[in-house]
Amino acid sequence: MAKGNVSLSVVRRLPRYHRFLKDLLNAGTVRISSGDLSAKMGLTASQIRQDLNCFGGFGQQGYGYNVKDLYEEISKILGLGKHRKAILLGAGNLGRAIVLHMDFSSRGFELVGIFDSNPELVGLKVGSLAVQDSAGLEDFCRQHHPDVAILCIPKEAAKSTAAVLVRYGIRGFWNFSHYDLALDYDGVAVENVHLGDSLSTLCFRINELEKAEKE
Amino acid sequence: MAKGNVSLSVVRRLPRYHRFLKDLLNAGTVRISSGDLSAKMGLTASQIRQDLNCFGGFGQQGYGYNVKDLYEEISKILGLGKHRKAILLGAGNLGRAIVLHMDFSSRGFELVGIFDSNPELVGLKVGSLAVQDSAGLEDFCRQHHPDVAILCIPKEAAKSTAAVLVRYGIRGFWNFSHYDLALDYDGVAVENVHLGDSLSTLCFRINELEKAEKE
DNA sequence: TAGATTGTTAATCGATTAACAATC
DNA sequence: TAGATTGTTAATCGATTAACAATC
Repeated sequence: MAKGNVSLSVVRRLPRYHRFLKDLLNAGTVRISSGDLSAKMGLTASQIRQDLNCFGGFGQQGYGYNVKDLYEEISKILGLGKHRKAILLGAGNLGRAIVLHMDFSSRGFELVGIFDSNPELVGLKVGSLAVQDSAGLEDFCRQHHPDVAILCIPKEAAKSTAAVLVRYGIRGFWNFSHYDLALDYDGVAVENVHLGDSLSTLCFRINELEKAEKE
Repeated sequence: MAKGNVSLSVVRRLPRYHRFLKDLLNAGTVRISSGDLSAKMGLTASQIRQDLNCFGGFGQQGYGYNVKDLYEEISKILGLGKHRKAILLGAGNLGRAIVLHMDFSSRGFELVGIFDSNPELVGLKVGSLAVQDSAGLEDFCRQHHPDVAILCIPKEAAKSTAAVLVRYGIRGFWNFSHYDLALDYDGVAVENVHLGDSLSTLCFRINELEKAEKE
């Protein structure tokens, strides 16, 4: 059913489809056509049909798509039902907020450990977990085999920490550090979230808009 | 010097160039060729030269680029020296972490106000600012004319809040809410940061890697 | 059946890469 | 000058859009 290699552009749209379908489902909508969905989402009907057909024919001619079925198909494609184990490294402001703010279980993960090397943070309760000393990281990984590490650590620590974690069997990184954790390892997935880059981009675009107005 | 409309793909790479150049600058590197930079960043030399030439000819044949000059040019292009006024809406875990974690001033902004409608949060000090009641938002905007609003509010509130803020003169949104704040307004820039989508994408990609290994 | 809408192929558009003459 | 490397044009690649036959 899952066809070969789907482009990253398509993959990045899947969670968005998922969100919109969830809303439709909550609103009690039973069926939707690619045309109606495209209007809601601000893209073309063609693109929606192309995207979905990377994974299978989920629609029905003359009818459209069943909202519930499509929602569940996309959940399955994304693998959100898996509850892989995740650990957080770095229990600073951002790290703690991510723990408290994110709904991991609906995104395919379960947070099983929080680590920090700062003795002042060790023992602190964040949500239902207490911060552990990073010294115990290796033992923890041997025992629990986490799949994913969330990096909320300083830039300087990111590269070496990631290397160590790969040796401990980590399969994916959700990287909030300012270090570009890319391509370095094979068979390991990386999502870099550069909040600073996003803010800089916003700055640029506001400047552009202002320039455009002055003309 | 700034040429017409630069594609969003190019714009999104600018902050990354900026980061790498800052590192080079800190390391004391004086000059760099597009070839060397491309190797460091994991892209092609062609792309770097194309990207930079959207804004001007910053290099010199036979020499390459002067790191300090290029760094400053990109700062200028992004407009990071402007210190536009930003306000935060929603002082929950994520909002507070963003205040404490982000270096606004090096990204072209200055945080001038924090608002929340929860009376329990009003008065709370977050960094150097105290959380204000959302009821005072309009007055505040009239007086201070903030340019940007950071939205860390629930999905349900996002749409209407954004509409109100546009009326108060907001020019850009840094949107962390689960609502897709797009295209609704003309002349307003929006950066949607969907952390949940990023996590879902990571989930998908780990599953893909695992499948690939089993073959 | 007639109307609607998909799945899919073909056409277009844009972004990336390659090539090379210009030039420091 | 000879070597290096840019700026820029042309070629390629991939992603998006359009079109339409298949079919519910």
